[in-house]
Amino acid sequence: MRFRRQVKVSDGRRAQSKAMIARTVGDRGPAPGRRERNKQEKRARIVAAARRLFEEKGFAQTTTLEIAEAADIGTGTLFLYARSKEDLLVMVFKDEMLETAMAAFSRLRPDDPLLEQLMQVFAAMLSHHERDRDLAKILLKEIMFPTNDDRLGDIGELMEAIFAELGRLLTAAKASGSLRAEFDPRLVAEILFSNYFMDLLEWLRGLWSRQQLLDRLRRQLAITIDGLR
Amino acid sequence: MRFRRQVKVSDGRRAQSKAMIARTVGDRGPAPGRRERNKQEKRARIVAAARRLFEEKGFAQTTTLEIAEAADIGTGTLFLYARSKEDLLVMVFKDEMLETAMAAFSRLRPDDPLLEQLMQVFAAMLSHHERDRDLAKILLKEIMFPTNDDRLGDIGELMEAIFAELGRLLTAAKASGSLRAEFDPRLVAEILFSNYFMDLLEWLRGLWSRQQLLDRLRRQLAITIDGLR
DNA sequence: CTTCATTTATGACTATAGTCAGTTTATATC
DNA sequence: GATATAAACTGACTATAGTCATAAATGAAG
Repeated sequence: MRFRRQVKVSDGRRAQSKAMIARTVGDRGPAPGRRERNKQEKRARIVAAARRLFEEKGFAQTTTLEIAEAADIGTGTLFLYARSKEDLLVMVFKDEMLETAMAAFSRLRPDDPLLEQLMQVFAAMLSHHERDRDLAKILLKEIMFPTNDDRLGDIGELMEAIFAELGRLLTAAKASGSLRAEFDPRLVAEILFSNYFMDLLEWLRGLWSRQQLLDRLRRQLAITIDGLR
Repeated sequence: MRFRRQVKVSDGRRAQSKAMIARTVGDRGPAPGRRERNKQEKRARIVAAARRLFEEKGFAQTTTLEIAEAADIGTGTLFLYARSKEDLLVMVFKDEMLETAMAAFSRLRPDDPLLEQLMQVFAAMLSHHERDRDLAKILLKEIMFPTNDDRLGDIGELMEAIFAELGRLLTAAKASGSLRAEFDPRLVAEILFSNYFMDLLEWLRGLWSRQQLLDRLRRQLAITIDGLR
């Protein structure tokens, strides 16, 4: 990965082309213009091709050339949409990750004890990563250490959504009287999540089995929760 | 980084050569053998060369060929000592990292409040990484996601040392009566450290200034500590 | 319909991390 | 000190991620 002087194709939501600006500002005209449509189609083809190949052959075994061919674009074009092979992985899986997390939150039964609710959310996230540990490893690596600063927005969005939901759980617990009233739910959400995340990384490093991880995590979360009573 | 079928040169402490085994088992003979001496010298040259170049030119700007030349070895030889360029970085800086941490612990004044002691330790670690954020980023990335499983031992050792020291602080606080007596210091150490670590990563991603990071961290640690009173 | 400017696409190319078959060097054994 | 075995070393080589000069496509303006 070498230095890149300039980004040429802007990434979907952050696009600043005249067309995009016009559209954003209010004219809800019929078609978003052929240019934008082509770009989105191409982007979709790239993501689909990359997802298929990464899942079928694994990350390391898939070359960027293969992806470009499968998406029917030139080799150089690929790097207008993703800055690195790893960045491509984030492009492919970030939405799914957010959806998994949100789905887990929406499945919760509000009357369960807080600790159970937290465990269910984190266990769901864990199961998601468990489907393909190798991909998960590279994906999380890239999320924590992005090669593409344009992706910081996506990452922030993901974290923000999780913290907000966790904060909601905490506020609910506070309201129901099971927790003290003076703490900042956002900060506690961050504490709980860091805990999950570090455990997750250790699990990825192969230090523990799923069950060991969950046991540890439960005990850690319990300490934090108990402290707030 | 491709698949490696076999490790040929074993890494220092984990070496299994006859010489090493003999030496380990008890015969404290005079010289460790020319072979072993050569290996250690070479290893030292590699580490020294890598450190100098990484610090002078930066990680990305330094090629493995340059390092090999500076260490006066063949290009292939380098990869008998480190499995990847990133792994080399860990080889170079892991001891220093451990020393920084231990030095920070030893500088503590036992009568300071627990929170102050924790902040001093974490602030010292932060200052260490602050000297070269780019190197720190790649170093921590490699520590959390090692490309060389032989390095898991080193990483475990580092974490273990930190957790042990943190545990000691907690036990002391418990003994002095400022904390409840029933919690497991090890688990709490892990909670506190995860917290520091996630904040550190966010700082590396450029989300906050040093001061903002420290403020956040202090408030988070305070929540955990307060819960243990 | 013709410019003209801008965005997007392309693939031949480059740089370099990491490999491996063959060689050298050290040690053990007689 | 000759021979055999194993460990360590080597550099020419390969694979591939990422670049960049050039070309094509699009849309705006007249």
